[in-house]
Amino acid sequence: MPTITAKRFNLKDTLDSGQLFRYWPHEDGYLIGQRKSLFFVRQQGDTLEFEGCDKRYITEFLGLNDPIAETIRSLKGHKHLIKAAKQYPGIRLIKQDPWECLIGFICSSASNIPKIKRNMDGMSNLFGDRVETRDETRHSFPDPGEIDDLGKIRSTGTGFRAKFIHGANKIVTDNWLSGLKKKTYPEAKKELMKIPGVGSKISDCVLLFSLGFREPFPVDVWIQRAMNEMYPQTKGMDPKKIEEFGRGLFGKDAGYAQQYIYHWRRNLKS
DNA sequence: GACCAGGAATTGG
DNA sequence: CCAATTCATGGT
Repeated sequence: MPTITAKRFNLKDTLDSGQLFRYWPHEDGYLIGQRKSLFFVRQQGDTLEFEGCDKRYITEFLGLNDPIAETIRSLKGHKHLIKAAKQYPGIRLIKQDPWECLIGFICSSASNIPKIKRNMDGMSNLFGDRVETRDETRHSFPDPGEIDDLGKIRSTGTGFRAKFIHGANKIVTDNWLSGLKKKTYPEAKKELMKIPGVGSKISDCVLLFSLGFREPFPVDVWIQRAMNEMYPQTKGMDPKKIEEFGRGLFGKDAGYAQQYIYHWRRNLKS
C-alpha cells in the first residue's frame, strides 16, 4: 500500500471531530466516502497507509499541508484554547467535497452525529451507485440534481430537513459551489445562506470544512457552552454574538480555534 | 418573540 | 426504567 508521512497528525481525532459523516471503521483503519470515491486509510505512528485514492488528493483532504505550527503560534496567547489544542494536537480541518458537506450539514440542524450518518448513508444507498474498495461495498453520494425524490429523502429519517435537501438539490451546482472559494468570507457566506435550510452556523461549517476558509467560527450548543465557561463575559450572548466574539478573539485562525474547542468540550468527562 | 416541524440521542429523575 | 430535554432553521 502507498504511504505518506504525517507528523503530529491524528487520524481518529480528525475524523471523530464532527466534520464529516460518511466514514466507517474498517480493519485497523477507516473507509471514507466522498462523492464518487471510496478510499481506505490507516495510521501507524507517523505513517499513513492509503488505498483507493491518490497521494495528492488525500494530502489535501486531510489537511496534511496546513501550517499547523504557525496556527498554534498565532493562538498561543489564549490559555484556555491552548489547553484544548494540546490535548488534541493531531486534529486537522479536512477539505471535503463541498456538495456532500453542504447536504451533511443541512441534515445536522437540530440533530446529532449518529442520526446524520444514517441520513447520509440512506441517501447514498437510495440515489448513489455501488463502489468498492478492499472488498467492501458502499454507495457513492449522489450529484447535485440526483437527490430528486422527496419521499425517498424523507424515508432516510431527515424529517423537516427533507424539503431543504430537495430544494438545495434543485438550485445548487458543483460549479456554483467552487466559485464561492474565490469570494471573500462575508460574500461567500451570504451566498450560501440563500440556500433553504442554511443559516449562519451551517454556512460556516461548509466554508470551513470544504471551501478552504479559515476564519469562520461556527457556534453550536457545544461551542456556546464551552465559550460561556472559558470566557464568562459571553454568558447571555446569543450564538451570533458569540460567533462575532470568537472571530474577533481568534482572528484568521478562528476556524482551528473552534475545532479544538469543540472536540475538547465534547470529550470532556465521560 | 415564542412556538412548532420530526425524531433519535441524551440526560434527568 | 421512563419521561423530559436537546437541537438549527424557517415559517407562522
